Amino acid sequence: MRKLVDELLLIIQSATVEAGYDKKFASVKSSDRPDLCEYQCNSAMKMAKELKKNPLDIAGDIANELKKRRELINVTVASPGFINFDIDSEFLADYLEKMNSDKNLAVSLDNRKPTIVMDYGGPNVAKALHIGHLRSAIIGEALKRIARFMGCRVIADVHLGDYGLQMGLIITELKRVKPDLEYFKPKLNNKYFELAETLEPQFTIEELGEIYPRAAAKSKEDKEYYEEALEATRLLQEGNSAYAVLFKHIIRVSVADLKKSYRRLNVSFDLWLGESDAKPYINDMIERMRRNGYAREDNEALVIDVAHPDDKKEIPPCIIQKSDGSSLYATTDLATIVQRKKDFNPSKIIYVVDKRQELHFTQVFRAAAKCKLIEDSTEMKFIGFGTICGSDGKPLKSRDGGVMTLKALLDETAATMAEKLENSEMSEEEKKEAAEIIAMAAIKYADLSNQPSKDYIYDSNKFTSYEGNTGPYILYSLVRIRSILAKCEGMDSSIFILNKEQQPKEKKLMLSITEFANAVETAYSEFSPNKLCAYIYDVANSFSGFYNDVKVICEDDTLKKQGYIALLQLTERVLKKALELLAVDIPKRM
RNA sequence: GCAUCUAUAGCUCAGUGGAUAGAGCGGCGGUUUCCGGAACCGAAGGUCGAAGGUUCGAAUCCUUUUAGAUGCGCCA
Repeated sequence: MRKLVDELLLIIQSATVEAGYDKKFASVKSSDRPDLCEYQCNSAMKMAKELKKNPLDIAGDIANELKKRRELINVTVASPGFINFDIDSEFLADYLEKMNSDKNLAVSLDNRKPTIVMDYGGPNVAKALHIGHLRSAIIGEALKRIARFMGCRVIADVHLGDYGLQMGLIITELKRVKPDLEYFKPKLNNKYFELAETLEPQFTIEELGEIYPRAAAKSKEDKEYYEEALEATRLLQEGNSAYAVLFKHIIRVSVADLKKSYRRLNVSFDLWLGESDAKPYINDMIERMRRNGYAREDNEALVIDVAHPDDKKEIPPCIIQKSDGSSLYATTDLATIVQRKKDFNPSKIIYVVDKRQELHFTQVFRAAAKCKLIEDSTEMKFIGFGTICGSDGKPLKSRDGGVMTLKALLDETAATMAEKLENSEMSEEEKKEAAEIIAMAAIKYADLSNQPSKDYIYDSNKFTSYEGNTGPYILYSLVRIRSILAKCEGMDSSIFILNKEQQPKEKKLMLSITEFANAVETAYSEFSPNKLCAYIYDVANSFSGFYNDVKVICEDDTLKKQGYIALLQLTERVLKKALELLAVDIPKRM
């Protein structure tokens, strides 16, 4: 079914033609001046320029035609050429009834049904998730759900950071701390290797968590240590069997822990592949790059030139092989593209990554296109997100000044939320559960309501507030709607009525609801969950206004009451769907 | 040095060529015999970093400039 604005556009178009003008100019949008009208048409000004005619005359001509239409009321013309109008109540009620019976709530799906690989999450193995991983997870998950709702086939890949020097560092440090582990015995036989799947790893996630930061620090100061890590990295990449077992165990321990953390955020992946899974594709890929003359030697390293003559900024060549022959970040990213092409043949690959990596991805995308790893029609999309900052405007740190782990952040916010829960009817257990759900909503909503590319300031007090444009406020509105509906049990209704003595707030809520499709489609096409948040807030606000002016339960007129119930049921459905797209859970009570 | 991004109300942010630049918070004033007042309503508060330009019309496009953040071939 069509969106309401599209229905209106058809009307404007036919009126434009009736008035003797070209319909290509026709346009309509919800009003920028709600005090004057509900919808506006700005096309007369555009036409005036081309036709060299007074815009007021054109607007008048079109307005005269619009006045004949039963769907529109209060059609007026305003200087310098705006056409303003309201929408007829009966028409609006009919539209809502249609929307209510549409399973997609008037959203028109992307009929190309693209296959999309989404790369988000990006955690490193053996390292606790920290604040930097929050946005990738939240934004990526929202974009995935929105794309799926729009009819896309989306494959979400967590793309673990499990390759390169970091692995060598972990191995080196583990060997220093626990030299007696089986992995480091000189003659590890194949039998042990076969047992890798069945044997328990000989270390815990907590141990791993301590190891990496220490190793990273040591390697910077101690040249010998650094060399050792390089050697371990090389051995691992060459397929040393003992290290291969160790590697498997590191992955197993890490992934189990990561899944737990992501589950708390309602974030899930279809694939738990990592950089290392692209390894089998590397040699062949590089060989082809050499053979076809795409890559060249430079200071003993292998590079691909990706600069364009008309580049404003200098794009350095993409290095795909170090002078010592080992591969690096760009190599695995390119090989991963080969892998994804083979496995899914996607029409789009989307990366949700820290915006500071933009140059790297520009290089990778260009190299992929140049070396024909993908077809020209495959869209490579980089969605760079900004940094989460503390109140000082600098990247958020933990209280002691170290890296803020994700768990610490979630725990702190959940604790803040628990303190604010006032509902005394709830048991302690129920309170705790609700606080967790609301806290996650608070964090996600705050993050998603900002533009992805911008930095934002993390203010736990503000985010967990029930007032203003916050997750808790949205949830509160929804829980209240449900509370009313629960009290009207057995009175389900799908009759939308908007009679003459309608309340202005009632119509406002109806108009807000009709914008759902627009909000979802915009969030999808612009990769902007923040547009969906803005919409949710608008609906919640409209509901609060309605709630204040219109008493549903004590309404005596049965017909009226049914109209209210239908409206609230649809409001509930719209809000629930929108929150589901953002991966925000709803508490039973709060 | 070169490049990219950001700059909008006291604070946090919307607003990618249209009317009087909008919200929330904070501060000020109001609204409760009634569905959860954790709400609603109202007024105050801005030379859209600065200066030019394009346009009937600019926070939005172009040029210059100031400040901050970020990035710039063998880390991931």
